Amino acid sequence: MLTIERHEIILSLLKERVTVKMQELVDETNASESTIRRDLTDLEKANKLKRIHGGATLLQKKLEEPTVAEKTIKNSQEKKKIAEKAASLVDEGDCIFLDAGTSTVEMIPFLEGKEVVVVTNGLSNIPLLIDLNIETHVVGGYVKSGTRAFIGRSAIRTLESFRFDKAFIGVNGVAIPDGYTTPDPEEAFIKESAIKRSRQSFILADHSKFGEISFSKFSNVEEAIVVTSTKVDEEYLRNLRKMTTLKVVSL
Amino acid sequence: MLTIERHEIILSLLKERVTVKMQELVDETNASESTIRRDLTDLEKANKLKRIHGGATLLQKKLEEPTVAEKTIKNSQEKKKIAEKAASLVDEGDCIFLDAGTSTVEMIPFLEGKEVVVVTNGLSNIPLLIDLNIETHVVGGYVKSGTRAFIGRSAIRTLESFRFDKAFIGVNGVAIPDGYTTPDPEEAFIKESAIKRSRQSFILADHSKFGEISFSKFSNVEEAIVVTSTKVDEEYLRNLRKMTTLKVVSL
DNA sequence: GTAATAATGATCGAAAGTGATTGAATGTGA
DNA sequence: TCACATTCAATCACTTTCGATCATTATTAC
Repeated sequence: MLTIERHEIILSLLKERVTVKMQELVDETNASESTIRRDLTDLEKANKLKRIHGGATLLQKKLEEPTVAEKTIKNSQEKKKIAEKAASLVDEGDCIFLDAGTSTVEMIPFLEGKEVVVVTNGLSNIPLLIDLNIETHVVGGYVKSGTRAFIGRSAIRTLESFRFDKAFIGVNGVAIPDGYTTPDPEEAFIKESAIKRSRQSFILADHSKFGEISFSKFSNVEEAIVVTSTKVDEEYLRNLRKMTTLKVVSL
Repeated sequence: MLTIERHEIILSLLKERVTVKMQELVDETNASESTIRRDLTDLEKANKLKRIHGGATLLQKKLEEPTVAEKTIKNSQEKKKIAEKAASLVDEGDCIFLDAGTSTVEMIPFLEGKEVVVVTNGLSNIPLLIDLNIETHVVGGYVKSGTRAFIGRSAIRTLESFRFDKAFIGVNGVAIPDGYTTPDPEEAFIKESAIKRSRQSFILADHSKFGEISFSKFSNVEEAIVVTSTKVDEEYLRNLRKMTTLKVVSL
């Protein structure tokens, strides 16, 4: 394969997903890690992307938190474990809602081979789901450029025509008594709607989210089951347990 | 074989594929590697192409902004020209529908900088549009894995809430009197719906589509304007012109 | 036909690209 | 903090591609 061809593949994958991991690039190009590394070095020199530990990311025009991209790519073991646990809660034949976001996207690899139907509002989720041959439905709407989530009236409206067995939702803050919160009211609205339409709802939250309160509340604590890890303060977990069910993975 | 003939072959291959490998050129021309090497050196001196390790590439700025389209689609020059013409029909402030498919995706680079709102049912269109900072709305629905198009009831339903200034639609067959046709009935339904909701509709069709009849009809010939090229049989164009407006680009 | 000229194909050392390895650097979990 | 795992950059051996050269073949002029 020509060097330029690899470069194009790398850049187009980046445009699709915002961040790519080294291994994904190796798989996609059938080149060795060394070669991809050299490619990334070249492309960074040419100002086409930014290297980060474990892969690469688009150079953000706007000042998004630079750490966000890094957080995505470095799946802390914790996030991945939580995602795996969440995915294990999915049964054959389930129809599930998969929220946009970095926590939920990690669940997708663990859904491989399961006979499920997925509804999502996350643009980045879609290619991954299709690749696994999972039946995927998408909530339409306006595409928010930052998080690449579908939001807005028509997203809500589409959502209203679904009923889910389970909903898996990302979150920015989990607090008592403030409930589950996230920065963008539009996204909060989607989350709220998904939870309402689901028999069971699961909030994926790593330890950094506990005690945090973000701008938009989308649900009370007791309305969803929290999937998290033993890294969370034990007392916080005890208090939460009085109000709702927890699924806690040990690391 | 004449030197000039080889040069033509090389250049036309390049136009089709953007990059060519040395071995491909050797196979295609039945000349030795040495000869091809000399050809490439000459053509580079004449500023007709750029040599790269392992082959050659077009000498265009396009390489700086490699789009998914350029990689995944074997862009015929014709398709690109048609797309450019179609994009030129978009006015500032328009709200347009952009069909899923390889013809319409080519339009996107030409929309850069235009103040438009785009509604699309093509997954592959979305990252490209966002990248150009174009306000993008997505018809939800089931994701068809082959064409990566959104289809189904909720796609239709979302579509119903929009009204477009212009709709740009891909097609598989353009025939008289059979109208515009495409293989998948679901996709045909989307196209039909988009056309109904648009003040003006444009069908993007290269020469290979004329006289073809596919499975699902989605519109009569007279209900949309055809954007195509001079590569189409002149008589066919004359007949079509009796029924609808044509925009014909010369190659 | 023959000589002069141009184009071609083969060869080979040099240059560039690739993949594996390894110790260093960085990130993770306890 | 330390121990452990992952990722990185540097390096080496190997492969592919490149450019230069030269003998051979085709073309042209006389």
